[in-house]
Amino acid sequence: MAENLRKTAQRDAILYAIQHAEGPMTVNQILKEVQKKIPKLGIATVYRTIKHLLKQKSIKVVSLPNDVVRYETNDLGHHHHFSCVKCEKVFDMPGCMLPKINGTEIYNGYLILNHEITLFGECPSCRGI
Amino acid sequence: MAENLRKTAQRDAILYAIQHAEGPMTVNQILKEVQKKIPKLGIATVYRTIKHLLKQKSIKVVSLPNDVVRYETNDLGHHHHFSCVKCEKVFDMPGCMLPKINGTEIYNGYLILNHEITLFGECPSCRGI
DNA sequence: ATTGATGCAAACCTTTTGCAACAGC
DNA sequence: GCTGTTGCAAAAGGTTTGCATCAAT
Repeated sequence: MAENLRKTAQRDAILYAIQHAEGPMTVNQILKEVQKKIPKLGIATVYRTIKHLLKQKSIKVVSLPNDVVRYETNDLGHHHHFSCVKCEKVFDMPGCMLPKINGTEIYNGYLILNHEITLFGECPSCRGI
Repeated sequence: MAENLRKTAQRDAILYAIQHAEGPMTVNQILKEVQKKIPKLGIATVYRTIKHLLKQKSIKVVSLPNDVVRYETNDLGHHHHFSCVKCEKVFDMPGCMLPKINGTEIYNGYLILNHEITLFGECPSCRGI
């Protein structure tokens, strides 16, 4: 019994919110944002929709140190994140400072398949730029 | 009223467990390990002790993507972590692939103060080595 | 009409807190 | 003896689940 997913206003709005956000969003940010359009949206629907979107790989988990879990679209390509220690916002950082990983990298006996980098510091607006 | 911390068997055992672990430990791993010595140890004591150890900077948070929060001693120097996608263990990876950060790095307007790298892949024992 | 999706509330699980008993100093 | 600490249980937070109703197909 393969699941037969239906198109609903809630799912459309949730995915739209994630796609059009400045950076990775928390569950509560998603809830508040979508409730502007659909006030009766319940938190359970957000969680369930996130699960579906994750399963179909439309979005991915962004789990940064010392932060709640966030979600972003999966079409951004390889990039990393910057976490501002002042305003606590999270920004996407295009590009990568590490050499490309092709799935055969061995380091001290460890096979490296992937990596995540989180930068911490002060964002431009918190620096007054 | 500066807090006057006392030395107790529980705190000693909890710190000992973290210091002598293979890698960063979860709250439950700490609880189970210390309960071998102090069976009546409560989970609340583990959480409270972790808070104290964090405040006095004896330990630090290790919060990796797609994993529960872990803790490790704070005397390991700059290093990163390897998360095995097969056995799900976390290992310390000495050394760093990124240039040294001295607190004045500017990147696209962002002031970089610190960074964390998590590598994902297969550990030596899961690779059959 | 069928069956997946939603909203609500209850259930769950992890973390925190209140409190009386305990124990370091 | 004073006061910080512990274990227990209750509370608080965040996430999941059950279920009757709603709605996409």
